[in-house]
Amino acid sequence: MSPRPHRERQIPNLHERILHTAWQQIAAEGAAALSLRAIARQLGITAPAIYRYYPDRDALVTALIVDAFTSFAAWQAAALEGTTPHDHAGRLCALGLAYRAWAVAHPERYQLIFGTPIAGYHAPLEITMPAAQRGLSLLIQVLAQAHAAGKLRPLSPVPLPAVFDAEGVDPQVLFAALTLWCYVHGMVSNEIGRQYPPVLRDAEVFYRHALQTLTAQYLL
Amino acid sequence: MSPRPHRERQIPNLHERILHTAWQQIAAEGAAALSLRAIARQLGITAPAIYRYYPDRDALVTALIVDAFTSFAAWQAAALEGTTPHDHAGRLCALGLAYRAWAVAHPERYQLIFGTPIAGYHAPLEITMPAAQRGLSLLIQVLAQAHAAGKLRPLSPVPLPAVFDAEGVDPQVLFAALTLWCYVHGMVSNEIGRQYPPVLRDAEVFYRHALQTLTAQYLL
DNA sequence: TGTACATCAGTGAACGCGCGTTCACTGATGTAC
DNA sequence: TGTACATCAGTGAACGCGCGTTCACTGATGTAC
Repeated sequence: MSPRPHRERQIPNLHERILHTAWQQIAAEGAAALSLRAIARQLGITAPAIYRYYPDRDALVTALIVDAFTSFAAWQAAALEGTTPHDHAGRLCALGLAYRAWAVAHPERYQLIFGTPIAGYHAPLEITMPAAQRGLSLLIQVLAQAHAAGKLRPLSPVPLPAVFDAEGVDPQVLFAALTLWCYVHGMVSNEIGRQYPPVLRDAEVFYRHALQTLTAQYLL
Repeated sequence: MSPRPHRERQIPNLHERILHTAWQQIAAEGAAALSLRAIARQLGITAPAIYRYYPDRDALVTALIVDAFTSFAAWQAAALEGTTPHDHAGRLCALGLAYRAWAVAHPERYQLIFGTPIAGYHAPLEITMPAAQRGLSLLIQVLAQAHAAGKLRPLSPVPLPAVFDAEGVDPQVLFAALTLWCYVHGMVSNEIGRQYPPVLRDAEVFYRHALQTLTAQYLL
């Protein structure tokens, strides 16, 4: 008998290696093309082996989403570490730059959590929502501090309509946070998705300038 | 012999009905799930019949993209029709409102042309690019008119770096156009993709207020 | 130190499915005489 | 008006493929005596 390559004891770190390979595949082929068999193929194992670690495909996708949100929140938190509490403009800028830096470093992760949702997959909200909140909450926190210090510029000539279920947070702060987030999200998703027109030569320089302009508009 | 339902002469408007059904499917299942067989099933024909009209699946997707861009550009152009040439703020607002209105009316079209690209499909740029330019060019046009009339507010305290291959268009105008577009795109894609946090009660009112604020910031 | 045994991670075959695409065909329609 | 015929839109069977998932299995490892 020829020695059969019947590998039958634990492959080290397989749990993490499945996630890692999944990210590679999403980066290469897009989130919708994610396939257990393709992951197994690339790892040199058989597809059913994955079922030891994830009960089905959706569970893997959920794990990927949580993974991405965790990574994102960590970058956001790390961005504030080099700043001083009262440098509101510096903190806002740091969050904005970290947002883009994370997206550029992990475009596939960015697409998965902030892009068009995967067809046929519906994330369990009790897992997704808190993770998603964490990123936005840091932005709200920084703006709330600025507002408390009287440094948040009133943005609009017309009064803000009551669009928020604000619990303890000033509506002006929420409005500033949401608009900033939309703005930054728009720029980053255009860059990542290569939607910018060719007239724009340098997306990073453009982003930095826009962020600087915005910070000056929002903060005194 | 029982009368066989061998329908063998032209089904009226099949060309358009294929597109229409494709949009329905994309709306229901997402762009990545688009399938010729599913379209045929829904239309009550066989899958090979589609090949009379589109040489393959990619050709259908391309037709859908062109269809969406055409519809989008038409809405943008129509938005300017009710305005007067020198009401720059009104024209800017009209474009912004039309942008969202189109996206809300046709979220699947919006996702297809402005969202995450379909995995494995690469649009022929010579078809996609001009169509995409048309939407942005109206915005640039309106801002250029405002700039010529001296109504475009200088946006930033720091000078604008040279990030554009500007051919005849003022860089300040391009900067204003791109930032506005990113901002609007960020808000609309968050709304369409249901990414807004639950604290935001009314996305439309929020959008209108943000747009109004923005217009006041950009124009004198 | 040596042996019997339980564990359980990964295997390999199989399932049913829907997909894009091909091909020879059929028969209703329109035209030419 | 009637007949022969060419056209060609849509059919139905078939292809090969990759997918998620199931199942009984195997054999290296770790443990108990």
